[in-house]
Amino acid sequence: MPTLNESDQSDGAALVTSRSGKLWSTLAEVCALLRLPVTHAIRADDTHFHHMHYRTGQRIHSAGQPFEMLYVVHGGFLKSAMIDDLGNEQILSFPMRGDVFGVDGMHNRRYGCETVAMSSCDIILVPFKTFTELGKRYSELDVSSYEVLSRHLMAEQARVVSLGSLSAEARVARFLLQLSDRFAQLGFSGRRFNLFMTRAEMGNYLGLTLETVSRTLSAFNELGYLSVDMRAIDILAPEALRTLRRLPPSHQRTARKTAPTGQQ
Amino acid sequence: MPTLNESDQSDGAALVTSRSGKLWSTLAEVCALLRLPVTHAIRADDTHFHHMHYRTGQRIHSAGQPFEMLYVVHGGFLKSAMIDDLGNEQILSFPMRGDVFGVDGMHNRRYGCETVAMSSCDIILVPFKTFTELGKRYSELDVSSYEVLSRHLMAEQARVVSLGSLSAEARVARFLLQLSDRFAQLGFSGRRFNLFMTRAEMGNYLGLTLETVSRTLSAFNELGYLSVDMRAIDILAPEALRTLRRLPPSHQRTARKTAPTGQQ
DNA sequence: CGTACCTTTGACTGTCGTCAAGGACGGTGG
DNA sequence: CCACCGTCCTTGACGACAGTCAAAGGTACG
Repeated sequence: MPTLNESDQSDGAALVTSRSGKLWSTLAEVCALLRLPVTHAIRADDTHFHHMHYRTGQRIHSAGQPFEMLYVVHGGFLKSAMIDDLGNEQILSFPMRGDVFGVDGMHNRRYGCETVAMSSCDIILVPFKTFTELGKRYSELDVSSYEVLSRHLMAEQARVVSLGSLSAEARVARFLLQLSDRFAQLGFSGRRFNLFMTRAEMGNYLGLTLETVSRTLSAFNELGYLSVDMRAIDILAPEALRTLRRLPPSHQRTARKTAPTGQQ
Repeated sequence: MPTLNESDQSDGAALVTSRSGKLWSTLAEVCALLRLPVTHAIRADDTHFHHMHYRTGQRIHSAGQPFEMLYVVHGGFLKSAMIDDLGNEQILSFPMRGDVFGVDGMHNRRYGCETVAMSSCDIILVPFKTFTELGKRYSELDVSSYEVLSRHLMAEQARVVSLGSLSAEARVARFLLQLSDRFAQLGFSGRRFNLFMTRAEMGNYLGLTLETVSRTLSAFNELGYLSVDMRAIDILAPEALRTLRRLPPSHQRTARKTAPTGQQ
């Protein structure tokens, strides 16, 4: 598999979905991937987890389908989306290496959303049963697995804040910075990277239209905050992006007594 | 404590924070409150949980504070909010009877948001340590506690969908219906109830301004969908509210191949 | 080489935020 | 009891940000 499709990271994301592709991962490997502490006991554990390989466009699970697995991304890029009753898609997250997805199925034993591969993907399967059993066997793991869920929750909260109170420009800026951080964490360049989603998908994720996203990117380009050529992004002024003024500052008003606004 | 403040539910919410107020709850009681299955073993458990009483305006926990407890609402109404670096408040949820809050602290052992009582509140304290230990002792509980988290997650996802793709009118309508359902679940009237938050707080929660909320409510009143007099709501046409047209239908466009839109 | 999709850009429109004024309610103190 | 105040709610007029509609060029792929 010499070439990846367009969602290939220029730097070397290719190694993530390397040619041979592992078939099994140990518990310790999975923990490391999830940035969880790996104790001796865990390192000694002989549980193995199966890998699955998906290609662009393939669906890993759909909404409503019985919940049996958690999924850990070993490589590749995906999108999780809810499809409402009218068939409208709302993208919830773009899982990538080190992320877990399928979590929302725990509640009523059915997945609440669907997840689709946006590039070649290497996914580790974690049967929910195994997951809970391991939590019981290794107490340190138990707490950790709550953390994984909690992490998800924090991410959603951040989304809510973003959607609820930021201008279109600020949302796009933040999104790019998040991607940048994420890529940097994974060992890629946080400065230069390729978007693996379309403008429409970005807009959908951010609660904007594709036109607004496109215009905003053009504006950033114009201002010299970044350079953009189709999917290729080069972040030039991260600070400028980070400090982009928030929403036309209405929402401040609810915060009165509790938090004296230090700023103008 | 004969009278509750304005957030009192006309029907009889008073009993929720009854005069004496319990001091301790058993594990079985807490599980029941959380709508988790109660097994024999759990019923036999002798762990007891302490209650705390808060009055309007008191803060239960703040952001950044070390995480030690989970909180279960036994009675009363609260709000959880994130305060960003500029002192802007973003309301994340309005916890009420049967809800858990403080969950977002698991991740990095610090609460990510603050929670304030909006009425007299009766809160059950669940030390996180106890929580995880119980999960280990009763395997059925372990799964259940994941469910509690997962439930949270679903709620956040629904919020995201709402904020990302619904018009102001639809957001307000949905919000009212959610409240209605919630009250009905708790044994109050789902039709007639009192809002326990200001317009500003509603707006903040929904990503709108207080003026927009006010105007929207007036419009619904005008249309006969409901009657509103300050905090007092009477839902007259739930169906009309439920089927309010979604956002100026752009976002549909991302959904093409995957989900052929069956509607017009 | 043609088709399908993605992206950009422009012109226009509408929803919702902004600013402002006025009224209702509830608590407090004279 | 009434005046006074702060907070909350409503309504109007206005404007802007972002959505809508449309057209055209670019890129990928068969």
